[in-house]
Amino acid sequence: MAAQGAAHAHQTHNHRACIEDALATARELCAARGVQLTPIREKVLQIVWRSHKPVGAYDVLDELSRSHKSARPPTVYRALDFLMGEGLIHKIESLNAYLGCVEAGAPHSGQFLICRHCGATEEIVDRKLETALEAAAKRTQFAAERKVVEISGLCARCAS
Amino acid sequence: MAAQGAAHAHQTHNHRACIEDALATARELCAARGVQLTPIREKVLQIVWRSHKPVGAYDVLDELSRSHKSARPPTVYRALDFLMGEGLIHKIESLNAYLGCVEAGAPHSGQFLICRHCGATEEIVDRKLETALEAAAKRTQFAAERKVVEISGLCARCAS
DNA sequence: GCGCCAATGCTACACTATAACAATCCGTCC
DNA sequence: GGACGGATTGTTATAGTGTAGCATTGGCGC
Repeated sequence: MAAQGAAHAHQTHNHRACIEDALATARELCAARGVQLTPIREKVLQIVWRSHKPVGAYDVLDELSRSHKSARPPTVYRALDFLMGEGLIHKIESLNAYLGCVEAGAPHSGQFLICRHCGATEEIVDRKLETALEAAAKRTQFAAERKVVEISGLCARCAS
Repeated sequence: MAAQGAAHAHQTHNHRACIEDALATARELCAARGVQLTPIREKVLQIVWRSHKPVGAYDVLDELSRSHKSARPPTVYRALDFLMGEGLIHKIESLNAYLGCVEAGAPHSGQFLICRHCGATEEIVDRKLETALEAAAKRTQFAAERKVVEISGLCARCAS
């Protein structure tokens, strides 16, 4: 796995298994929902999962082109849109890039810690933060639908 | 003010005065800091403040072109970069658009409530939310630098 | 076979942002 | 006054991100 990219913060892991877990979960979810995880969609999901760094749509396209010569921008964006719709990936707005979702299945807006040095991005699920977001919106009678939380900085590894 | 755009959530206000306040504050801040709020920069700031909706860089360019025929994309992006650097405007990442900062002077990452219906975007300053963000980052020894919080949904006015 | 629908192919284009270098302006120092 | 230097703006070109719109394919039910 030469192109593996950064591991979860603070630990290395078997990234091949990590990808396989994500793909297996995706297959199950799509089957259960009666939606099609087509070869293109699965390949795109796999590419996004190649690392724990957000990956740009055109990087996905470059990689996808190797196996699907006819791939074009719409090919990729359709697949990304599908995967986002199914909650299998997230878009990192501040980077215009995409990241595999670690909580696939439970629709949610992610919260992310983005290291500006190594690029590794960790999705966190922080209940208190979620509560604070809801409370902040409620304070002005705002009906929250999507919550973008992206914290940039230095991960523990890169800070040292 | 035909092009005023949405007011602060839940209330109308004298938007002309609103703009003037922002410009006056900007002039004071820049003078105090010894940086130049040039005519172009001031005009761009004024354009961003024309409404309480985030405005795209090319919309700024269209408007700026009326008074500065030589304006080009770099003209606008330089001004926007300057204004962001001085904490006078924010970029709304999920919209690729820019919004006047209501807390100019105190450098901070903003927190925003973005109405998907009317576009009005309110900057909120929620201490508890700020605390929750810090705590979430700290939990994984992440050194937070920039925090993007953008909540999309329906404002109170549009929900009814 | 035929109609239908989802997915993909394909061309073109719109929108967002930056690189790179030239020209200008203004203040300072000699 | 003139040379230098830094900040700002002018200018052209291009990189990067995302979508519109319509054609084609392939499976499935009838």
